[in-house]
This record gives sequence, structure tokens and C-alpha cells, in this order.
Amino acid sequence: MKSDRNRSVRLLWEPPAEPTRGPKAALSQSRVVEAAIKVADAEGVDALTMRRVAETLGFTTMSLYRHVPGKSELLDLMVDAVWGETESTPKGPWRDGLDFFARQMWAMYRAHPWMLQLTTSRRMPGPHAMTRQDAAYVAVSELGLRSEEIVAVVTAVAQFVDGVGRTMADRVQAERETGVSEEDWWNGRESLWEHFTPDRLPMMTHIWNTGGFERLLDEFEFGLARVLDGLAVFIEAEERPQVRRGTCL
Amino acid sequence: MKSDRNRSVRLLWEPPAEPTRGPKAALSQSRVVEAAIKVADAEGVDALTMRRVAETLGFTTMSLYRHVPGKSELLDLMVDAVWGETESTPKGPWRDGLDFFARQMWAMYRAHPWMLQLTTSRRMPGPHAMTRQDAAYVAVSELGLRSEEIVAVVTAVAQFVDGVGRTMADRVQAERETGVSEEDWWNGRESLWEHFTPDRLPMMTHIWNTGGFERLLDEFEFGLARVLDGLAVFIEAEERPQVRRGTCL
DNA sequence: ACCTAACTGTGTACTAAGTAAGCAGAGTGT
DNA sequence: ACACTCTGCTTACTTAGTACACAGTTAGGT
Repeated sequence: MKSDRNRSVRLLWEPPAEPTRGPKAALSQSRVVEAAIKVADAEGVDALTMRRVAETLGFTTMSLYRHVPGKSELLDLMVDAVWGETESTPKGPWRDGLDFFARQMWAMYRAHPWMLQLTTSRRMPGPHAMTRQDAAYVAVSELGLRSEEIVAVVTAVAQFVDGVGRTMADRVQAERETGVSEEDWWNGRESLWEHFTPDRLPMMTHIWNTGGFERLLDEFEFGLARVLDGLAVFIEAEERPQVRRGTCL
Repeated sequence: MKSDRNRSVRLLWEPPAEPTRGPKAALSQSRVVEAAIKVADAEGVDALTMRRVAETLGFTTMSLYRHVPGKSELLDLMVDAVWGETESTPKGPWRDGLDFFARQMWAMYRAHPWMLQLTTSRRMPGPHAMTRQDAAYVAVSELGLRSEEIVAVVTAVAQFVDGVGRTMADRVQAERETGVSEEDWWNGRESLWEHFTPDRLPMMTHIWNTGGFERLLDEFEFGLARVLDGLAVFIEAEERPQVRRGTCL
């Protein structure tokens, strides 16, 4: 499962030319990728094995390796293929643009929650992902921001959506595994709530008692509005605050 | 690697009593958990195998199973142990509180980036994680927010930190795997930049040319400031906007 | 038209990692 | 002393990624 990132780069950005000799391939890289996406969508990331993908295609496991170098690269290709299904952020006011970008990502993650469960460590940004990101940069390009501020603004939005998406993906996965919805599960664990004594978890018991957990706000809508508000404060400020040099990079 | 969540709950919240009979155990659950954390810290999540943990402890692989039910539950225990190392958010003004909470999480993720690479689907919130979260709720408890708004505010912060943390964890992982720093790697891939033509990626090439990628802002500091600004807009508003009922939960 | 090199799909087999099952020795309560 | 229980170990099974070699297929050079 180790992956040479260089190999992934070439694969994503420089797809090899079709061979001129040899038998015509019954399979193709794109069919493998599509099949893999379908498996992951329908059965979750745990079911995404080379054997399973091959099975759904009606080929042997090893035949896949004629079209993708390995599983890790297959994941790269899957991710970029999904990015390719999203719409590029159109031109317009910055807030509309970022809102659009965030909603596209969110829709993508909702359709393919497995994306957030992959160890992204070795993922390579592919052409589609980059194009979408570029379009988001464009959305904030006319505000007089410095280059690095443009990056930071878009990154902040993307990271927020990643965060919410991950929580969502976890919920989906848990429900798939257990067959029990999140809500039912918590309700069924009364023994757990016994530990939620007011002295250990004062606010949680209070929120629980006042029903706060039963009418949760939409995490995505709430958070996105807050993030955009925060960015608005920054963007519309007379002079933009310097960002403290910190721990990251 | 399947995990019964109920088993994890019991394990985390109701640690079993010490046995009275039989030989005294040379190993213990906490030693296993500690060793596993050390392995994950030092060698990354890929190196975290039962065999490797056992090896560092000088025991056989199977001896671990006398102290933890399986790897999945071990991960739950590791995560909650790490949460136990963090400091609880102290009382004070809401913004200081949330800032503190975010920085604690951030420090935790920086020290243990593997936390963000685990498929959290099956993670169970343990007592320590819950306690910390509760303290964060307390930080915003005196603002006249409705229960569900309290949850939403803290969740927004936590999700942001998760998002940034994940990006950071990916970077760490990539550097460990390749032995090449993120920067060196990008610089070494000139062939990749050839694809960054202005027509395909106009803003990216522009940002690249103006050096925006070379003096990136600190993602955590920048994003946190924006998120807190956005929450401030919400919290200090005369009347709080209703959150549109959306797709989530 | 033939030969050859390139290419495809397949069968077999190896490796790594989680973990089930059963065993031998150790220590406590009757 | 006996029985019960608990610990750590050995062995072996299972799943998943993938290396390797083989057989059949096709296009281009002779």
C-alpha cells in the first residue's frame, strides 16, 4: 500500500498513450476507477478491495493491475474522478463564490463519504481537484488580497468543509457497520448516560436535559455561515491584521 | 478490525475490576496503550501493528489480547488517553475559552498526528474527550445561547481544528514516508509545474509567480481567528439568525 | 504472409497483519 | 491439596495486496 508519489503524479497528470500493439483491452483504467467508486459508495471503504472491484467487473483481481499500478494509485484516481464531477466555482461576488465552492465540496462528500476516510497522506492533488481549487481562488482574486491571503482564505473554507465532512462520514460509516442510526444508538445506551453525572459533565447533562442534543443545528449550514462571516470581517477590514507566525509550516 | 461499539463503551467508561485470582499480570492495559501511542508517535500509523507494539514491550503479540480486546478498541483507548493529556478549558470570557480549547486540540494533534489518520468511524468518545468538550461548552454557557447553539458553536471550532489538523497530519505522513519535506518535493517536481499553464490554472500560476505559495500564512492561526470572528458576529448579534434546515442529520 | 515484440488477462503463490484456539504454569480462595 | 482463574505463549487460520510467470492476441517490420 506504499505509494510512490511521483508515480501518482505521472498517472494523474500524464495519462499514458494508448498502446498500438497487442490485443485490445477489455478493461480500461476508467472502468476500473468507476467500478471502484461504485463499490466504495455502496459498500463503504472497508469493502473496497481489489478483489471486490474485480468481482463487480467480472474480471480477476490481477487484471486490475494491468490498468492501475496499485491500490494507492487507484485511490488517487478515484478521488480526482470525483472532483471531476463537481462544478467549478463561477465568477461573481466573493461570498457567493466561496459559498458555492463549499457547497460543491459538501455535496461531493455527501455522495462519496469514503473520500474523507482515506488516509489522505499519500493522496496527490489531481488535475480536477486543482482546477476546482483554482476557480475558488478566482472568486477572491479581486479583493486586493495578497497572494498568500488568497490561499489562506480558500484553505480556511476547504478545511472547514473537510472537518464537517469527516464527522458526517464517520456517522455514515457507523450506521453502515452497526445497522443502527446514530440517534437510536445513543438512545439505546442508557447505561452510558449514567456516567453523565452533573459533576463530571455539567454542561452535557444540562444540554441533554434541555433537549439540545435532540434538535441539533445543521453543522454545515451553521459553520459555513460563521466561517464566511469571519472571512468577511477580514476581507472588509480597513487594514488587515497580520497573522501571527505560528506553529504550522 | 470490526469493533463492537458497545464493547468500546464499556471498556472506556467502565474499566473492569482487577482480578483477584491468578498470577499477577506483567503487562497491563495502560502499558499497552502507552506503548502503542509511542509507536504511533515515532513511527507513524502504518507502523502501528499489534506485532510492533508487542515487540517494543518485549512480549508476544498475542499477550496484548489479554489486556485489550482488539486493535480497534486499542485505538479508542489511545485516543482517549491522549485527550487525557490535554488541559481542560478554564472559565473565562468565551473567546478566550474557545481559543484555549482550539489550541489544546491543535497541540494534541501536533504531538499525535496519527489521531487524525485513524478511520474515526468507529471511534467512541471516551471520558476524557467528553470532559474536555464539556469544559468548552462551559466557556460559552453564559451567553444566553440556546442549548443547540452552544453545541453548534463548539462543534464549529472543533471541526475547524480537525480540518487543519488533517492537512497537517498528511504533511507529516508524507514527509515520513518519502523522507522529503513538502517544500523540497514540490520544488523537485518541475515537470508537474509544466502542467500549471495559465489557461488551466490561472490563479495558481499567478499565485506561484508572485510567491504566494512560498510565504503561506499559518493555516491554524489564520483560520482560527476567522472562525472566532465569525462566531463573534453570531454571538454578539442583536437577534441571532435562524439556521436554515439543511442536509445534515 | 510470417515473425516478433508488445500487450492483455489469468492462475499461483508469497507476505503482512489481525486474531481465534488451546496449552502450561502461576497464584488465590475453599 | 484442590479447583478455579488468570497470564503469557505457540500455532495456525484468514484476509488483502501484489509479484511473477504463462498463454493467448494483435500490429508492424521483413
